[in-house]
This record gives sequence, C-alpha cells and structure tokens, in this order.
Amino acid sequence: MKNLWFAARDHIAQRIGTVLGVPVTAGDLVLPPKPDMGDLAFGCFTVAKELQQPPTEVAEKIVKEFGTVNRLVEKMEAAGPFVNITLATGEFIHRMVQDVEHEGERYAVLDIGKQKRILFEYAQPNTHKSMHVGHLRNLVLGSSIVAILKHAGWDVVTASYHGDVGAHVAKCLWWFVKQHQTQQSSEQGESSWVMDLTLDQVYAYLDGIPKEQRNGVYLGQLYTDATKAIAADESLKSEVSVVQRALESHDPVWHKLWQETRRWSLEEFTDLFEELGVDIDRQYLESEVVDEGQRIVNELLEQGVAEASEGAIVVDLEDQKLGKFLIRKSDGTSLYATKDLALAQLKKQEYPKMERSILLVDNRQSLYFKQLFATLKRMGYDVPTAHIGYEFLTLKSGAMSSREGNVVTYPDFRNEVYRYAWKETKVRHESWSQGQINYTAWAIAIAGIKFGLLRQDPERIFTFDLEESLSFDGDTGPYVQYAIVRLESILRRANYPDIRGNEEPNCRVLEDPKEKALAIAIARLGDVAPRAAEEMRPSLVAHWCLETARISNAFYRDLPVLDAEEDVKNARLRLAYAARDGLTMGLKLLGIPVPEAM
RNA sequence: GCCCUCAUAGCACAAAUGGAUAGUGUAACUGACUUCUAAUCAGUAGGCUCCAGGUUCGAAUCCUGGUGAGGGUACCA
Repeated sequence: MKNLWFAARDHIAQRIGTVLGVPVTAGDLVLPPKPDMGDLAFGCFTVAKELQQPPTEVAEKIVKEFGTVNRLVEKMEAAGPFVNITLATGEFIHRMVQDVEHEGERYAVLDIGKQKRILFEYAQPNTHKSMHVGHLRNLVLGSSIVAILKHAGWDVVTASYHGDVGAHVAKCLWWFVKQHQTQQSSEQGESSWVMDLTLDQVYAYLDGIPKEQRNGVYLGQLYTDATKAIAADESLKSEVSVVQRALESHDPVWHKLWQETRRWSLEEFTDLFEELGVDIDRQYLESEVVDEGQRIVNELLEQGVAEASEGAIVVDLEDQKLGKFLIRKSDGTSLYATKDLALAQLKKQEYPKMERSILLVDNRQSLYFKQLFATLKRMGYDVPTAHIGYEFLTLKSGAMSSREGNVVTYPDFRNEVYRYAWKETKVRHESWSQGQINYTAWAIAIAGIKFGLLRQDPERIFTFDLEESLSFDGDTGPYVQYAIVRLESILRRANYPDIRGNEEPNCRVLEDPKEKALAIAIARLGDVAPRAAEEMRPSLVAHWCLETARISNAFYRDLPVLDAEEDVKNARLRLAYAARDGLTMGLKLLGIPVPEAM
C-alpha cells in the first residue's frame, strides 16, 4: 500500500520531526541537486522559522540528534541550511527489490482513487472525416491518463463521443451524390438534381466504392472537396442545406446513405483505437442525443433558464462574465451545445454512481465548457464535471484544418513511422522471422509516436514534425524500450533464474553507487505515478522513464552481471529484474508496449 | 477592445510546485563495438530563463506593468 519511496521518506521525516518537536512530512524530503551530496535532502527554512532559530543551526541540530542507529540511513550531513541524507546502499536496494517483487502489477500504486468512479470522455473524432495527427494528441494523452488513473485506484469508465450529424456530414454526402450524378449525366446525357436521389442509386453508388476506400480518408477528401466547391460557387450552399434538412428529417434515402458511410467511419475508428490501445467502454454519438437536446432547450425556455435572442435561444450568463451561451440556432437546428446538455444527462443516467465526470478536449474549447458547466448547474445538474484542456497540435506550416485539407492523416503517419522502424529492425536482425520483425517494428513505432506526444507538457502547443518523429535516438520511446531490452538480454542469458520473492539472494551485498542510483530511480515511480494521476500529466511519467533508462544504461555499462562473483551476480540479476519490471510499468502507464528484443 | 495560454542553449523540451552551481535530448566537435545488443556510452562547447520593476533569507517559478506568439470572444465543432 505504502510504497517504499514514500515509506522511507516518511520514516526519516518523522524522526526529524521528533528531534525538532515540529511536524515534518515525507514531502519535505527532496532529491539534492547533485547525487554526490546525498540521496535525500531536507531544507530547514520553514521549520527554522517556526522554531525561530537560524536554519544552519537547525540543520546541525538534526544531524547531531538524529542518531546513527538506523539501518536505512547511512550518513547525515549538514550543508548550510540543508541536511543531506545518504541511504544505506545494500539495505535500500534490497527493500526496493522486494517491494517491486511483492507488489507486482500493483507496484507504485498509491490508492488515491479509492475505487471511486470517474467517467472519462475523450476520443472525439467526427465521422465522415479523416482521422489526423491532431486527433492523436487527444487519443494518446487520454489513454495514458486513463491508465494512470486506474493505476492510482480510480474506477474509470471511458467514453468516446463522435459527431455523426451536422453540416460536415451533409457536405460530405452531398458531394458524394453530386459526383456520382455528374458522372452519370455525362454518360447518359440527362442532368439530375441531388434530391432526385433514389434508394437504388444509393446502393449502386455505395457498391461502386472499393472496400479499401471505405474509410475516413476518402470521406474526408469528399468533405474537403465539397468545401472548396462551395467556396468557388456560393449558390451551391442552398443544395447542402436541403441535404442537411433531409438528413435531419430522416429522409429514408439519405438516411440509408448516412448510415452506411457512417459505418465505414465507425469501423475504422474501432481498428485505429485498438492499435492505439484506446479502450472505450461507451461510445456516444451525437445522433443519439440531438432530439433529447432539443427537448431540454424547450424545457429551459419554459423554466425561464433560457431565452430568445436575435431569433436564437441562449442562456444569459453575463452575470458570471461568461456572455451569452447559444443553445439553439435561429433556424431551429441544433448545436454542439444542444447535444452536450443532453449528453451530460445521459451520462448521469447511465452511470449514476460516478463521482466525477471529466472531458478531455483541447483548450480552444475552454470558454465553451465554462458556459456549458454553468448552464448545467442552472439546470440542477450536480455531478462535479471538469474540462481537462491541452494545447492543440499544429504543423510547422500552420494549424491543420480538415476544411482546407492540409492534414496529415493518422494512417499515413503511422505507416511512415512503421516502415522506418521495420527497415531499422531488419538491418539489425537479418535472421529474424517476418513476424518477429513486424511485431518489433510495430512496438517501436507505437513507442516513437506516443512517447513523442507524451513527454511534452500538455499546456504547450505541440509542433508536429515528421522528421523528428522518425528519430529513435535520445529522448524517445524506443530509447526507453532499448534500456529494458538490454536488461532482458542479461536475464535471458542467465536463463531467467528463479531468484525472486525470498530473502536470498541478498541484495544487501550490493554497494556500488550506480546500483543505488538505479534502485532510487525505480523506487521514485511510487512518487511520480500518484502525482501524475493527481495532475493528469503523463509527461511526469515519461520523464521518469527517460531518467531511469539513463541510469539503467549506466548500470549496464559499468557493472558486469553475468561475470560477477556468484552472490553479486545473483543480487544484480534480482536488481535487473526489478529494473526491467519498473521500467516496463512506466511505459505501460503511457500505453507503450515493450518488445523482447530490438 | 476584452478574456485565456505560452515565452528557458541554434532547434526540441525539463526543472519534484519558492530552494543549493538551471538540466536532458538534438544539431557541432572528440573518443569508445573481439565485451551482458553501439537504437548505446563518455567527453568538449553552448544561458542576462523575453524586458523592466516588486515581494523575501532565496524567484525560471509568485505579483505589477510592458513586448512577442497562439487561441477564444453566440448561429462551426
């Protein structure tokens, strides 16, 4: 329950507290700036103020009175206002290794969630559009946050939400039909109007689309072309409006076309989500909340919560400095807001036990969500709801827009990275089977893609650069994988000895600072993982992975395992197991797999 | 105009929430594969933390005022 890193610090903190007569907590013990100063540091400033003594004197007092009778603490030194603490190398390593072995999958768990339920919505790509790298930040961030929250003891229910109705769908389908009709009329010599569409034609048109084209990229291209066509000829706008109304009134012919094409998108999402480790418990669609949304708007009007304004329906939030919140357009059709009001209700209805509802959407929507939450509150909605924002992803050439079509689609990007990883793997392992190369390349590609997105703080705009994504050197996911694979290699050569779970082999025989540094690094995941959960920041875990991998590589380079004396060898093997498992756990929290070799 | 973010080495990012000499990667230069995998490691070089004030023992971090970039600001999502 209490992991070693917390327990060790807590123990030392309490003893310092006893010496001083004031409370000191584990959080007051931090890492010193340089490892040669010690393993932990305590700054005496705040306690000194409380005691009304100079910090340097307090530091000396602690060192003098702490006593040396402690197996875990080897040395304490006063360095000005700081107390530097050196942990007993062998003792600490041994305890850390036991901790990792004992906890297993629950390693680095600090149960802050207490199994309370969170409904976590992310993954909101629209149907009838291509999924591009802009969506990727949300998916990767979301799936990692979910993993981190679950690890920290929350009962997380995941939800996706897809815009499967609205203007973008109408445009896409209008152009789809228009294209086919134009072709037909040039063949048959008679022109037709989009609304003359028959069910037979729908089937014929759909059948004409080859299977490999039935995806978001194709539909997204239609949408982009439609937008361009309308921009060139404004008069076409009215045709799209007619189509949109036909769709909203469930015209059977257009409904069929909509259903089929939507299925292409949704099936594609299922595949893409699976490969990205995006596991969704409940898939919400805008089409299932649009009617209820309109009903809620009527209700709000009756209750006087909403009012008419310039022909549209708004909720006046001026008194909260949130302006006016538009919940129905003047032509009577729905908006994102209309549907979101109903969605919130639906979520509550389906998951009555949820303690919190969270939505992961990029920061451009932050005002919108403030307005939405304020409105929900006025409706008497009582589930604590929060918007977790992040800055969007942009290309070097500027922001992506499906409307303009300057998008890097996710399948294209993934293929590019995968091809590169495949080539690099092949060069290194000529003799491997096709399947082994495929799997390894996939794991490396996923690591490259995800880690690149996760190591950066979500509050900063991410500038996408394909060249950079194709580098697996330095601060990257594959770097961390490689460190693990090297540890794995040692274990494999030792034939995976069964040495875990007991007092022997005794890791207390280890005394090298590099071994201790590795042990401390792994122990610190117990600190990092809960914090990442609290702040919903996977970047903390990503940076922990990098640092730990670096330390692991130093251990690998300087300390021979297989050629060491028997007792040292076994102790190091045990440490290698723990390091491998700790690092693997770190990557798991990021949603990144680890190959056996690479 | 108003509101919200961001600004750290050429480039890309950190900095344990106010602590010790601001770190890591890349790119540049030097070196290390007969070794448990070189997708690695070691070294050199690179900084007025956007500017100006303030708060205090102490500021990249907090406050005020600028500058620059991006986003939002009702009938898009």
